[in-house]
Amino acid sequence: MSYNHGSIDAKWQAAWAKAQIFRAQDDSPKEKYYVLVEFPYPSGAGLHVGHPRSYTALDIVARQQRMLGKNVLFPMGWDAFGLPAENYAIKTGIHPSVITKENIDNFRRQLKAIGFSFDWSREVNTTDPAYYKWTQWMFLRFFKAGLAYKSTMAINWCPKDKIGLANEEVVGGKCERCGTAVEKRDKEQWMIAITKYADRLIDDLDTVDYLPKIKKQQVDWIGRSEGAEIDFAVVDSQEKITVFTTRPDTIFGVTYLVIAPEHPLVESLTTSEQRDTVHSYIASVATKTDMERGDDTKAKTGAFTGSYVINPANHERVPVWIADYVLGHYGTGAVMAVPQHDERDLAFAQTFNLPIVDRPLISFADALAKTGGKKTVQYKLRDWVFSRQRYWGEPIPLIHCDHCGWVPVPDDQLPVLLPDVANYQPTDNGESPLASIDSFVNTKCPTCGGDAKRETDTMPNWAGSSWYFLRYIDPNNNNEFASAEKLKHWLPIDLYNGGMEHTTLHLLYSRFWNKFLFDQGLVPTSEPYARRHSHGLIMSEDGTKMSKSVGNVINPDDIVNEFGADTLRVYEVFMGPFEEPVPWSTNGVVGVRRFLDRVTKLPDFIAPAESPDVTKALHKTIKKVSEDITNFRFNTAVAAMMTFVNTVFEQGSITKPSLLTFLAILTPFAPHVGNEVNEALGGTSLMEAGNWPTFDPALIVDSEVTIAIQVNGKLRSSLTVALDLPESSLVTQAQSDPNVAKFLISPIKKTIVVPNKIVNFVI
RNA sequence: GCCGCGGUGGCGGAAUGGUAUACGCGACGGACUCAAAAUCCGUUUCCCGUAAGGGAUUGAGGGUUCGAGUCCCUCCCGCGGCACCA
Repeated sequence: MSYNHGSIDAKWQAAWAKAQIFRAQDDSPKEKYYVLVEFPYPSGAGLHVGHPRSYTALDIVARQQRMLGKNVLFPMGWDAFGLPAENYAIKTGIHPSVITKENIDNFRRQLKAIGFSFDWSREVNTTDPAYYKWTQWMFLRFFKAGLAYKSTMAINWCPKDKIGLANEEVVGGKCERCGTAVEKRDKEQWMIAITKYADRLIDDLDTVDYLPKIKKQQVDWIGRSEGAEIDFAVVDSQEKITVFTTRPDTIFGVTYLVIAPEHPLVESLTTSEQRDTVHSYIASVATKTDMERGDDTKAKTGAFTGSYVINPANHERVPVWIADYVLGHYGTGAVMAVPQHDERDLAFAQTFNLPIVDRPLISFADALAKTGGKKTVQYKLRDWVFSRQRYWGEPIPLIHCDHCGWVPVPDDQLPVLLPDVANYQPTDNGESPLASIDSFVNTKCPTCGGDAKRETDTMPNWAGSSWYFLRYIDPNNNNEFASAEKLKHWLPIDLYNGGMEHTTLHLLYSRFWNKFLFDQGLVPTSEPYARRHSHGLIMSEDGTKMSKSVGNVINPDDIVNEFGADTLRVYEVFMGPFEEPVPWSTNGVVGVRRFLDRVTKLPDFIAPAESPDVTKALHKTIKKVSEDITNFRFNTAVAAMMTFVNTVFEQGSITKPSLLTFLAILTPFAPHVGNEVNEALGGTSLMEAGNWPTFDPALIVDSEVTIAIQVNGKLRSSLTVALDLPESSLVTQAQSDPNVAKFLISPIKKTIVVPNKIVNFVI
């Protein structure tokens, strides 16, 4: 048979849709298996070849699990709020929902063309009011639990465009659109207290199966460190400065104190002589990012406040400086400097000629006792800034009343719909475009009925993606975000895959969100994901990042049209180790297509009997592919299948049952080809209805093994001998091998034998 | 800069501390063909050698071990993240 992908792809995709075989059953007696991929942001550029890497891998898992008899939930949806659609609207005036719908339709078409076994009946869309109603409802649970609060935070502000900018829109400290230097501007923002969950977010990692590097990165991001807060009294003042230190044992080596330029006491500590110096220093820091401030390769900067404090341990008088290497949002925004024990303090002391003293350490407890300090725990993790001054996001469902304060919109009035606006440009004063719609803003207080105003900030797109996996479980429920019974049936997610780049934000936010819902009694498990894997990025052929602006983006449509969906699928997982970034190679695609062409020729080799080598190879391949799928080593699984096909070509024959067995393990990778070859062999049912094959351990045992013979660890010869040959006869044979004997020039001190592997003579 | 991950043939990569370079690409040779493409068969880490064989080799340097791509230390380079891109 020949492989005409153009007709084959469409034919089997239609057959799957008709049979509805990928629908998850809520009431099946089969064991459940919930496999999840991160849902995409439907960008205008369409699907990128990076998307199908993860989708193919988990599609293989989902298809294998179905063949193993599981009731599989493998859903897909759209994380569709976000900046690009809004910026497009600002430019063109076209409503973001219009372009979003077009993009989603395009993404859906592209995904269907690759033959993924998603349950399309459960599609969710974060911008659908029936969906964001529940995002808003959940936000109100945070609010009512006291975890949502207002705080002043700095935003990026372009003074020319008069709008707030996302970090991504700030390039080298300048506004991406107009090039004007970006300023920091304080703004009242809604925050969510994720730090209250910091300990559990670390400790509960012990209960889940994540790749070790994912756990490590989350732990480091949360950055728990135990230390102490110690008060230093300010000389000639009622004020005191509280420092956080992980090294209270070094207290005798303190020669100065440093506070962050944002520290609330800066003004009161600055003496009149130092005022100009301090002010100009603070102005110079204002445009720097935390990254620039933390750069240890640059010279330290700072300014003396003119004030002194008393070291509570030895009552020495030490000066107070401000310096940007101390960050206002970490710890207490103040540190005690010990140049003797800290490299950054040392560098600062050397720069400003501050004393460096050599004093003995004392014990942690002893220090605390001497200073009246208290033990505390600090986290690098910061609370979640939940406000955006943007249009294309979920409205925050709160109302401000002068009498009652912030009042939640009653549940029965949700969702607070995004109103249409005439202009998507944020307002001059930094408010969201919603602030200019009087009919939206002006409302009545739900509590007292008086005049009140709606919150006009919207939520970050992390909101909708923090709980989408719950909605897939019961996507059309109008009364609850999902029924408790169904949640209990499907949770936790058995396997979740996404990009490494989502490890510290989305993955952490969604774990936190789920834990909160768990505490509220709304979901049955404290952790949403039982197992988490990550994939690496696909780079362009030259190893650089694919980007629309460079024009080196590969569109999966082109690969599907030219080589077929299965070629794309198999190449996506064959190209390299799943977790690592890999460059795209169109030559590599050709090789996969050749492999699939060879598969379609296998029926020509069908014979009543096959060589034992083919039988052995088949069982080894079943074992290898089964293990490799479990271990996310899809590249070597494909290599094993290639090796098997090569074996059949070499041996020239295969029985029909063996070929059908091979097709069963191939089908999750190449479902169109698997079904087509099966049909050519007279099969009348879908391959997806079959079972995952098992291997016979007796059939994969080799009767002979090749043993490496080494002298002093250097390979000198090799021997092919019977399996489990007794050590003594093996050593005798090895010693008499001429290529070995000539190197045994001095007496053998030691002989190391690794059974069925190696003999090493040490002389 | 800080945190995390990685570095193996001409290229993508494979390898429970035990024969480095599986599988694929490319290249070269052969078969088929009037010819080409496609396909099939073979060779292919590098150096010396007709061969047998020998030597070198997993970013650089050092260490542990009978034995190191794999473990440890120092350094170099690349990738991801750094909280308002998703």
